[in-house]
Amino acid sequence: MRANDQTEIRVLPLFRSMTEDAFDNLMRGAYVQTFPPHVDLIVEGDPCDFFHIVIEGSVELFAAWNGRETTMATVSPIASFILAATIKDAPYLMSARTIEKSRIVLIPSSDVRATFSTDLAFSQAIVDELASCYRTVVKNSKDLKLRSSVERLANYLLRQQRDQGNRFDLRMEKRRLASYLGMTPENLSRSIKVLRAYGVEVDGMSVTLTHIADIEKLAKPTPLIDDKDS
Amino acid sequence: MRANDQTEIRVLPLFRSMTEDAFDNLMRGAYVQTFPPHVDLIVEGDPCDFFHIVIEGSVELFAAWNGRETTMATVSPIASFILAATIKDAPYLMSARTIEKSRIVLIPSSDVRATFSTDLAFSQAIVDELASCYRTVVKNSKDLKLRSSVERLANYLLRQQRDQGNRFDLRMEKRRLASYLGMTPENLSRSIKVLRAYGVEVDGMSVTLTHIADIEKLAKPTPLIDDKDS
DNA sequence: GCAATTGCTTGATGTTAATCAAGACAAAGG
DNA sequence: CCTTTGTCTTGATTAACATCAAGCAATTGC
Repeated sequence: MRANDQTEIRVLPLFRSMTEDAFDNLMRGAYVQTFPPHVDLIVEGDPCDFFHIVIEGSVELFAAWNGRETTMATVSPIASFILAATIKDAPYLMSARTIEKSRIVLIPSSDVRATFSTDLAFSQAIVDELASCYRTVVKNSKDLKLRSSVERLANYLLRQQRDQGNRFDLRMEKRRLASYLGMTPENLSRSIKVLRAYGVEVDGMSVTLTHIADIEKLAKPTPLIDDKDS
Repeated sequence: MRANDQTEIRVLPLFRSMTEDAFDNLMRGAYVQTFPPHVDLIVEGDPCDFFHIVIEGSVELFAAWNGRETTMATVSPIASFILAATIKDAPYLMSARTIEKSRIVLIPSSDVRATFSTDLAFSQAIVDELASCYRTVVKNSKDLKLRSSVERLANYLLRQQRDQGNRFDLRMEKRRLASYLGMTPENLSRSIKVLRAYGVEVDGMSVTLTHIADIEKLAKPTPLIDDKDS
């Protein structure tokens, strides 16, 4: 693992408050690997051997059952995934695959657990991270259960607009977005068409929102579902 | 707060590994209250003032948006709720109301945060609890996104069967169960009727599963969605 | 005892979303 | 270059689910 990679992930809230010693020690067993696009990193049900951090590229978390598959989240640099499985030493609940060429840090799960059982600062950082993850998934559930597919799309676009401005790129393929939003690709296409009347212009991956007020009237965004933290 | 109540909640994994001193200290600011049925305990969006523990009765966690409402979970003794909001000092994401007459322990959130910032054992217990909560919600999302409403009901019944035996009581009203499972009461009625062909007999709140193998063939339960821990 | 209420069920109907099928388009590879 | 492949879109159809309306116990309150 290059020193460069270490300084990159050092800034993560998870690691920021650790002592230099504890961090170095944790990094001793870690290594970095670059994966091509569309490579399976982990499979749901497998025992959790490594804690993962994406430092380049992007990773899709997905789940499957009975021949069906759904996208649960996409992870972009710099962020970690499957912390909960690592902590509990439990099987992965989700599978992960690279979307594009990705650089991933792998830390043996047992090292993470060992560190967290002695280091108060690290343990507190983990609490904070897990609490955030939990709240994100709860918001996601509310989105799914309380909103129609067009409403979910409208709110998704508004969230992107808030983070990236009135003109932005969908950061994933439409089929993946559809799955993430809990609908079929065909339905996403039609939902986009519905939103044209609300000033949504989509050209390939590029989206422009021309009448924010209109789409907000439809989407009715709320911090309790759509804000990152709160 | 009665000494009796303290010994009751002391057995919670959250508190079990704390020192006597730390626990007593945390309990100093806590108090117990008994609420009648159908009383609102917390409202989503409100600042998180208290960490809650149910020691008698039961509590419904629900969320609302745009005039719609959905049941997110029910909490039965002895268990806590809204730990994540407490830790993050963030607004509640869910509302809570008593289902029946309930005895609830209220611990000031600031006390919980103060304790967790100095006590390694407590902080680790919180990590474990949050990781479990997170995995529960992820399983819930998978259930919602990957299964039809009949499949969700079938798996719900199998989970109850696993915990309570072949003959068991629905522990909540059907309207609440319907909402929890992400469907309307009418649809739950019809789903139950569909499952009659698979050996599901429902009489009021009492359920009997006469052909487990049949319903399992339909429900296809998996530990990665349906097990409590794993 | 008898309204009045509440929760559940059923049927009819409407809406939403999934599926099936086909074609347009673009990127990738020989 | 042309085929191949995959994605996206569109239309037609079907399936799943929600809504509306009515009726039926069972309970509650007077």
